[in-house]
Amino acid sequence: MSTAHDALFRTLADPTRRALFERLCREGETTVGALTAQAGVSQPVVSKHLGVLKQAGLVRGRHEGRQTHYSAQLGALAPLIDWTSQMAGFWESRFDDLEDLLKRMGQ
Amino acid sequence: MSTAHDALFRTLADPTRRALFERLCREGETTVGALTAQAGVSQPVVSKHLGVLKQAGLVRGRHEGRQTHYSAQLGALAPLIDWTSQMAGFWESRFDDLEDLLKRMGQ
DNA sequence: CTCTCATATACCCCGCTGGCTATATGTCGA
DNA sequence: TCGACATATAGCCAGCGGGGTATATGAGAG
Repeated sequence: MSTAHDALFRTLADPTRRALFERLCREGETTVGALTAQAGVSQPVVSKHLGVLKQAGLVRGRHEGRQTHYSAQLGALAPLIDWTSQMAGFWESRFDDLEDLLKRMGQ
Repeated sequence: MSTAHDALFRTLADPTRRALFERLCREGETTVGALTAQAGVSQPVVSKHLGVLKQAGLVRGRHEGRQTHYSAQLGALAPLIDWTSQMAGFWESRFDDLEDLLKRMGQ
């Protein structure tokens, strides 16, 4: 059911991982080494996080020689946007119901 | 400082908790008992999750007699929306940079 | 005042996951 | 072919957090 949302939220819940994704959004394609340099955690940890981001579809890896360039896949955020606007939608419709109710009460 | 985003993502990362929030968005004010009935977990667990949601500002509790009515606070999703559009914005601007580059190369 | 019901809190358990180090894999330069 | 470098994988450990049960708190009913 909420599998897609689940993966997204769970993946983005970790600060380190989200920071990596943010950097990739801001700076575009970046190597693991460059990411590691400012991540505040060890290189293997960065690789692991990138793996998780990749599995969630949030990130894409391109091999070039002995280094890997990662880039953000913004489209993967779509389910998150959908979910948010869906929640807002429920809210709105309930508000409309309330308006209807008040209207009917007032007449 | 992604503190606000952090709390939101972390809070919404758990499926059970997110389901509770979704129900509150769909159905409006609901009692703990009603929520527990369909949550698939015990009442204390529901209370705990509601506590977390409350701390994140996603939910509000209103005492009425011996029961508590919870309702979603949709405004709390704002940072999430901001974050998402910010990421999209970075993406866009990088795309613009690329366009600029291509333009300069082409002239 | 007491009993019951609705919710919250306390406490424990256990699995998941993020961090680490060590090492494997793979690529470039000499 | 060999060594250095870039990244990935393996294996381990500790802490966090979600689940449970037991119980406290508090409000209505009788």
